[in-house]
Amino acid sequence: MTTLTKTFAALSDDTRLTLVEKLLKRGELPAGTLAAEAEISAPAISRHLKVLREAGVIVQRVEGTHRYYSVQPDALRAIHGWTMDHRAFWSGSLDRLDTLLALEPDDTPGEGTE
Amino acid sequence: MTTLTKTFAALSDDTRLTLVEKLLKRGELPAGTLAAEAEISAPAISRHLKVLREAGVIVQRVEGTHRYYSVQPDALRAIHGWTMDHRAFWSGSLDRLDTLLALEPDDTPGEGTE
DNA sequence: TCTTTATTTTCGTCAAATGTTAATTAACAG
DNA sequence: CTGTTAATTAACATTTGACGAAAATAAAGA
Repeated sequence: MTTLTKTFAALSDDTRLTLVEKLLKRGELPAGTLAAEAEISAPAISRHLKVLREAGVIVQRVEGTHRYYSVQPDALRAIHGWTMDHRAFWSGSLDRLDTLLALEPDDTPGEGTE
Repeated sequence: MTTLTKTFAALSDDTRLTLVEKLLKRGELPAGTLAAEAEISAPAISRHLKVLREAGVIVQRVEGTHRYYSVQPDALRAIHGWTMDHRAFWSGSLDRLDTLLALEPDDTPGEGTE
């Protein structure tokens, strides 16, 4: 498995995507808070956090008995980067035929540079 | 499963990500070409294509006995959109702490960070 | 030390995913 | 209608992933 497929795999579960979005919106949170807000057991959440950690999507900070989790920005950058690598295929028009034309070595109209 | 987790699930396998990247780089291709270039059997590829199709990542065009596959741009747009929704978290600074501070202008409980 | 609190690991089970080979459907040529 | 090519589906074995319950680890405090 490549780094990217591991990242996608980590985010391919609703429970885990929800955990990540909580961390994205609210910042660093302890495992206990994440477990309390979830509908499944604390051990199950702990395992999901482990999957996310091993995929490099989140990082853990230990403080006493608490484990604080937060999102690793590089993981989102990697996904963003992958979509940008293939931007010519999906950006520009909403029409698929136009996307094919966008592959021509021609500059993309309408969109300002970012 | 949400649309997004289904998309991530479809791309969470190396074989499938490779198929998608071939289609992104070379445009529409028949199942036979994709199967011939893969290291696993044609039936296995056929099922991977089905997973991608059911997740909305690729579309199929039938012409005689041939099935031509191509990437559905909306799938990549959805992923790109998700990363952009949380852009504040990973863009700007390369430092993780900066991102946390940017989201919480006040309350910073920890003192001994890392 | 003994106990409480916070979190993770282990265990047993079950559903889903993956790969192979064989069989099947579909289009087309003779 | 029979044979050939393209692609999918069927059947089967194996692996992987997810869950709850219970046990284990680790830090704090009485």
